[in-house]
Amino acid sequence: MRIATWNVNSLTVRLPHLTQWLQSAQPDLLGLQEIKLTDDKFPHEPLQQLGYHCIAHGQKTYNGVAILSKLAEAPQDIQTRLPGMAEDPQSRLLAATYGEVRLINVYIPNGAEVGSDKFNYKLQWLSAFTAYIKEALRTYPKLVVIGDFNIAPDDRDVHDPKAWEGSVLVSPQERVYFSQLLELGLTDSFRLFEQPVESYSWWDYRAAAFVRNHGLRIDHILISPALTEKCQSCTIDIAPRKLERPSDHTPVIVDIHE
DNA sequence: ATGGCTGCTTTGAGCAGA
Repeated sequence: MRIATWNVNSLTVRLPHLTQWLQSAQPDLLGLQEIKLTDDKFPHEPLQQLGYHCIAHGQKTYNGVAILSKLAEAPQDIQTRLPGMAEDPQSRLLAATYGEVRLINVYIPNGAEVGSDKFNYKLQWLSAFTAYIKEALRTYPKLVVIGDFNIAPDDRDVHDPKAWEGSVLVSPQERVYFSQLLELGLTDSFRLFEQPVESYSWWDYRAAAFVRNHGLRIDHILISPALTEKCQSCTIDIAPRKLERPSDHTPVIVDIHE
């Protein structure tokens, strides 16, 4: 089974890239973030034509998440609300069960700047999310947590750790939450395998960041113990970032032996 | 270097992203 995550930064703009990528990568499950459209505008038809059944939790202008599936099993126990953040108007979570696999797709807040209101919202969100994942690990042996975490877990995941030190996406306050997810039993599937140095999943649109490989690894696929032993590979596909008018993020993919 | 791009918005300057 192939599972992937991709922050598309507007599904409307990126639909041609998405359909092209689906045909080449052929994921069974794909979590999208920042679709930036409401559910009534979701492009079900072109994705259905490629064999994908989609569920979405959208929002106008900002945020929005979706899951695409070409598995036989219909999604069960669909969840869009993060317990503890029930009043949150921002669409950042979509979870569903496909057969034995529980998939949680997230767009974790950016945080703007350490110490800002948005940063505090991010920490509050991460706190509620950690409790939610703890419970999910108890409930679902085969758990996959994917998405744009907006956290670079380690200095290896940062092109210039000195320049980024202490700033949003790499601050200790944020990284401790990522560590907690690992302490709960999840594994960062990317680090199960030997990887090229300077592997990133996001590059700023500005200052030719991509061609200079000035990036961060902030998109992740975390898996529960029952899946760790079955995980065969985890890769970042930078090909879509090279296209005309790309998303600033690129897909991350895992292959899990059935 | 606090900009630098890009996407969105009752369309045009300002917000948000990371």
